[in-house]
Amino acid sequence: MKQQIFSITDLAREFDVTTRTIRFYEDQGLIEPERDGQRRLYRRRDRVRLMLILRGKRIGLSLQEIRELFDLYDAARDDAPQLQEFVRILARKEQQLQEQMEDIRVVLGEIGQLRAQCEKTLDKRLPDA
Amino acid sequence: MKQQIFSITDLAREFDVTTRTIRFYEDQGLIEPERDGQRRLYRRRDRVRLMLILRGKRIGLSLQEIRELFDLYDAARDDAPQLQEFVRILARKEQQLQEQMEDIRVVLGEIGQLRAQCEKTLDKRLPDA
DNA sequence: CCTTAGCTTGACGTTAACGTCAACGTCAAC
DNA sequence: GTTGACGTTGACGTTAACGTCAAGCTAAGG
Repeated sequence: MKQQIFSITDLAREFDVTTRTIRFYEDQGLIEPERDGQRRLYRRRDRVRLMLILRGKRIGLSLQEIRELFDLYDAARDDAPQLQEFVRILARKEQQLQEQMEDIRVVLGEIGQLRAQCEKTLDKRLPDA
Repeated sequence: MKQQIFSITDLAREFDVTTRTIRFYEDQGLIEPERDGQRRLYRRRDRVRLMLILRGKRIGLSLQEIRELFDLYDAARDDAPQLQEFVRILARKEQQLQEQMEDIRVVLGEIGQLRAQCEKTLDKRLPDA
């Protein structure tokens, strides 16, 4: 078994965020670590949550959107209407992400062209290379 | 030939942003429309710029990053060192975008799984559907 | 002439996502 | 006992990207 309990600085170091950030996520209701007195204790579940938060941010979700997804995912376990709502939200987000990927694909294409152009220009100017 | 000149509200409507937003981009040095007296006149070139800005935003660039790219692209025309810097920046951005696409791919996979799971649950509960 | 539509500048407000700082608790080591 | 590492809670500051007035210009229509 891997390590089960982490301190706040453990997680901060591992994911390269500040402790302030992690506490802020807690204020926003995104993580709820246990306590030993005052001190926060993070388990694997909390660590996974943090990973999900950070990945969510990387794909352009706001903290509020991330929390809504967490909430829905929790609530959806035993409530059919909630489940259907969840599915709808997922479909919408999937659509957005597809569009986002298309944008990225386009930009990558342009970057490729620009690079080729740049390198051609550089070759002309430095024919000795 | 298509229309050559646009008012600020033309562009605002077409791209679904406010005029305030467009003026803000001008303050930030991202667009420089001509003037007829006070009034701003936008040409096709400005329209393209606005498109690029909005697409940049969609892939997660800040306005500052977008301006840097514009500036570099302009400056790179006749300065070899600038060109090389430009190529480096493009390479870095390309790397980031690849990672971002990978994140999105992962999330899309998870969304698919969640949906399947949700629908399975719904089927069990509503076997008449 | 007056109004209305559309545009202008400027100033201040707002939200998200933290950073920064102060003041304090706590536990092991010296 | 005090020092230092680590942690805590507030409270206030900051940046980006606009929103929201306020106050005024200007050309066209009635």
